[in-house]
Amino acid sequence: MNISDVAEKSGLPAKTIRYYEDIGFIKPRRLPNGYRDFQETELHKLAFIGRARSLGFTIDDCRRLLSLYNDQSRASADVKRVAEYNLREIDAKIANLQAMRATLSHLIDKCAGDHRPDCPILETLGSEDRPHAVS
Amino acid sequence: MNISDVAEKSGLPAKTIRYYEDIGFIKPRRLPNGYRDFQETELHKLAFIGRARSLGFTIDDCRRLLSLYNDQSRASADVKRVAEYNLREIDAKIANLQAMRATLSHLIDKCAGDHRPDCPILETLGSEDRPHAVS
DNA sequence: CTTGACCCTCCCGTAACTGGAAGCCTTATG
DNA sequence: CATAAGGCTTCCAGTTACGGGAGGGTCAAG
Repeated sequence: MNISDVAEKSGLPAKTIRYYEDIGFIKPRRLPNGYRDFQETELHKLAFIGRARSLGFTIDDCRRLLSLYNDQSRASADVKRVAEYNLREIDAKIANLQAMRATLSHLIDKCAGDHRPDCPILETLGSEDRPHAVS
Repeated sequence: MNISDVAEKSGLPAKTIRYYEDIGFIKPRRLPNGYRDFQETELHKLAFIGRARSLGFTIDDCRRLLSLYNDQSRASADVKRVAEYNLREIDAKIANLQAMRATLSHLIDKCAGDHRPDCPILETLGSEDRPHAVS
């Protein structure tokens, strides 16, 4: 399989696939002309990584998940731990964004949004005390 | 004012202040010994940027906001537009994270999390169809 | 005079790619 | 057979918004 076939089947851009080779996720064979020659297992791995990335796992998470995936003796608890850690990270990000959102929408509500120059948004940003502390 | 004073008063690390000079936000005077010598207006600007950053505005947003802040003729609607754009961005990020969260917590619920090797999380990641498309 | 706390610049590294340049290789068409 | 289009290769640079650290000058106190 050429790289463009794998790109299409895995849903990852060719550039990304080459990058994943660079960082050691896959080691495709080479044809005499230098082209990469992918096998099914590599396609499978790439699709796996793509799905995990779309769920917010980092590249390092993927590395861990892949090694767990390949380890027949691992317990499901190991995988669950990684996933739960990821869930907590996601929750923290959501909470942070919601705090930002609250402050910002409050400011927007107070702003007339007309042709006049006075604007509570800039006044708040310019004032001495921070609007809301966002950790 | 030395950089450490400004760092303390603005809440920004000295490194960040130097960086903000690099990208042209401020141009502090220099003392004969080469030290930066900050004035009140620069401290004010830095604090402004710090507050805007903590609300999720990008550096480019800050550039726009600062020029609006300094523009006596601008209408509050101009500022509101930038803020509203930012709010929509935040909403999109939240929606995205919540979609991830839903899929992931669903997978975690289905996982026994014990010593057995079979794990629905990995099975889903390894299967042909993506768990949930996350744009 | 020495010590320790500041300050300076410069360069590298981050995460996870993306874009582009320069140059082979392959395939299709005239 | 020549050529043009497109695919493949490598490598380099840029993205965001800084943070770490090296190497070296400066300042204030004891």
